[in-house]
Amino acid sequence: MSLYTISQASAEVSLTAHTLRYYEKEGLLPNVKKDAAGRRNYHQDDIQRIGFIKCLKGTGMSLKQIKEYGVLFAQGKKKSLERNNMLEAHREKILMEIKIQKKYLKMIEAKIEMRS
Amino acid sequence: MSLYTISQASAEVSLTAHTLRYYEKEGLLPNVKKDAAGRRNYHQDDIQRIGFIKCLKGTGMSLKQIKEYGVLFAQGKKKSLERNNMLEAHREKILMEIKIQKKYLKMIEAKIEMRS
DNA sequence: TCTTGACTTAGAGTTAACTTTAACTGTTAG
DNA sequence: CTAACAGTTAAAGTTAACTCTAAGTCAAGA
Repeated sequence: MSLYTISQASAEVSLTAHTLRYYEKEGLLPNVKKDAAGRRNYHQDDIQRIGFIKCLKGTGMSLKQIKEYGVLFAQGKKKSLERNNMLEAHREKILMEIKIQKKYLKMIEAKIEMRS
Repeated sequence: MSLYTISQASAEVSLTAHTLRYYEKEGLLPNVKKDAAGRRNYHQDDIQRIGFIKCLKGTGMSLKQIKEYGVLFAQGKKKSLERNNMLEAHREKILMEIKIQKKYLKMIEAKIEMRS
């Protein structure tokens, strides 16, 4: 049923095993299943969740906020509005940031053209 | 001749006076002129330089690298090639980053659409 | 004169997100 | 059996870029 050991998951998502345990400890990855010997078995949905965490993190969301999002997620349908609001606010932030990056890019390109 | 006190410069570039002194101490802003009483007088070109520092920093360049760029800048024409190479490498980095941000944006928009 | 704004050095504190270390123990594949 | 991989707690260390504190001095304007 497509299970990953911590090192397989680590390779899959490009995070160290250490960081995966750290995320779990910080509450970003609840419900990671363990086998009889206490070893983590990451499921497909854990991998996907980590992928989305990386997406949020990569767009500047703090682990703290990502965790809050996760809490809303765990509360299911009744919190779907809050969750969507959060994502939409974040979407605006990213759009703004891309705009700024493009402006900066132009400034840098202007400097390059100057050859001064 | 358009001079700024530290607090005027601070307001102009949206950095605290503290940070301006810190940048100077770290070698990012050499040659800031001082009056007879030892007070900083920021000139137009200082302001512009700070603007460019903010641009580089805002696009993820470390202060250390920004300082290196400044050193190349101070060495004038003979280092213009290195300087341009540095800016072009940085340009590539920004382009890549914008691409990634757009990809992440799509992932987030997909989640929003899901309303799950 | 007094307040405001500026200056100095030197070092301590902050924050986020790891990252490492210590000091172990337990399990599984070859 | 042993090497490789996994686990634990608890705490210390790292990095960047500030940010603040102490403990003063100095100068100009109302």
